[in-house]
Amino acid sequence: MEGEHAATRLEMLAGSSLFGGLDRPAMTEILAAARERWVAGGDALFREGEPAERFCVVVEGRLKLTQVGLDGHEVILRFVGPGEAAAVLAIFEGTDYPLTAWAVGPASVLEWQREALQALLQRHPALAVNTVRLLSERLREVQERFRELATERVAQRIARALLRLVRQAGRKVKGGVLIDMSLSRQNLAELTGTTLFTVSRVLSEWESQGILESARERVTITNPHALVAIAEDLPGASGEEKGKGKR
Amino acid sequence: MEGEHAATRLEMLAGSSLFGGLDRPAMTEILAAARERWVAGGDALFREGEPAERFCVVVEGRLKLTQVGLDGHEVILRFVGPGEAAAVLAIFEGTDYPLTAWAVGPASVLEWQREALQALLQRHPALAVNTVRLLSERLREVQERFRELATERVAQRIARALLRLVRQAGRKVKGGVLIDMSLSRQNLAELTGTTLFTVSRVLSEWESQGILESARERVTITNPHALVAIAEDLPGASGEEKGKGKR
DNA sequence: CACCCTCATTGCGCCAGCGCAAAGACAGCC
DNA sequence: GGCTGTCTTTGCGCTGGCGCAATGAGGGTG
Repeated sequence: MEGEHAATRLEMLAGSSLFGGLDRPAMTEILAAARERWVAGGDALFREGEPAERFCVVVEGRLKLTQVGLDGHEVILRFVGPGEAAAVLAIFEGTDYPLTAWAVGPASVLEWQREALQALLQRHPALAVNTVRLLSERLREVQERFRELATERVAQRIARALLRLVRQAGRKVKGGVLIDMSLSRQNLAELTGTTLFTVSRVLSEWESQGILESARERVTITNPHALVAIAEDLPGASGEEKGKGKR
Repeated sequence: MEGEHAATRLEMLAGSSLFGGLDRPAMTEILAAARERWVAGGDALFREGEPAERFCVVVEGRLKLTQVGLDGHEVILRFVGPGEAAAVLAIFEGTDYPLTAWAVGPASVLEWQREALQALLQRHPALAVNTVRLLSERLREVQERFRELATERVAQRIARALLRLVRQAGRKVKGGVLIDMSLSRQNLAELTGTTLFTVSRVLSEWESQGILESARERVTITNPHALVAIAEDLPGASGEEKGKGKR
């Protein structure tokens, strides 16, 4: 990792919220402690239950963070894109990864060993503060999703999930916004705590209402406004919900 | 806040995971920046949506952290007891509290203003690292509960909630472990994403099986082992579940 | 081009758990 | 002690969405 590559990596890190506000020398030092690693699509970077030894930041590609219950049912906690971090808790000794990180496609990540990261955190308070910020945001998001799962009905949750994905991986195309990643019905189900059947039914319905277009592992939102209306439970949606609140 | 009181507070803070590993002078400095505040039971320390300006640690009593959906349905994210922190994200400017903190009974908390806390974090890297640890643990727990909510059925979730509460507020009494706090069916429902009716039915069932004893806002576990069996979906539970997995 | 494999759709039946209502049980208070 | 308000229990009916099975639709590969 040197020359142009290193420069590119620096750019990337500088842009990520985790390293924002750090000066050049600090960044160079931090970067020097990292190791770059490629993973093939479908491979796991690390698995739930393994001792957590490495912390990582995505350079290219996308990770899928999942947890699986004892009955084998999987849940997607989050997708992680370039510049974002995973496995922050690898900083601490004696912990296991609480989730599995899959490479969705071929992906490249920067990895830090626990000890190195601990040292960096002590030496660069700004890095520590950024880490706290990152975790706060993650926490906020999961709590939010927890509330949704507990209080909202399926369609609403799917709408929200789609809107989040648009924010994370939306790409303007003619006729709407494409969620630019491989996204199966099963994935959406695991994100929203439902089944692929239900997701399929809901998407079909929305497609017939012109809210989105879906193909194999691909979703394009053509009417984001309607989707927001569903997510927020406003009376705007065309396929009007009559039975209002749940519970 | 001085004299014996201050000494007591120091003890308390020293014991809390957030301030562990800090030396005496640092602790004194940190403590000096705090302000103690009493809240009456049922009052809110801060509310969801307000600008987050203060960070706090519970000294006495217990807080209930809740979120409410647009339809008014409340969810309990967590109970916070002595030595534990709430509203870590108050460290950052421009954020709002993502949840409301209610005092369950009369409670006393130490509060830090944002600026003071930021300065402390910069000056005491160990404090920053502790904060990261705290957040990591919280994140892990919420993610875990998210998975439960998405994949497990009600009885299982209630069992887990009770076991967690035992860990947080369990007190050995003759005949079992009492969850030493005011805990209504409604509370349990809001913790597990169900309704008070369903909770009531489940508890009644368990009571008839001798797994626990329940009174008004009070639960005593008499057979923790059976509860664990239910939580882990082992075949041990007396009131055997026949329809196994969900989904 | 034909085959295969994975993903998606749709109909149908069913049940866990919600929602409401009505009644009962405590605890606190005057 | 009687009253009131909150918390709890339980019956009953209903339905959202699960679960399965069968079929269809692409995309990739040799």
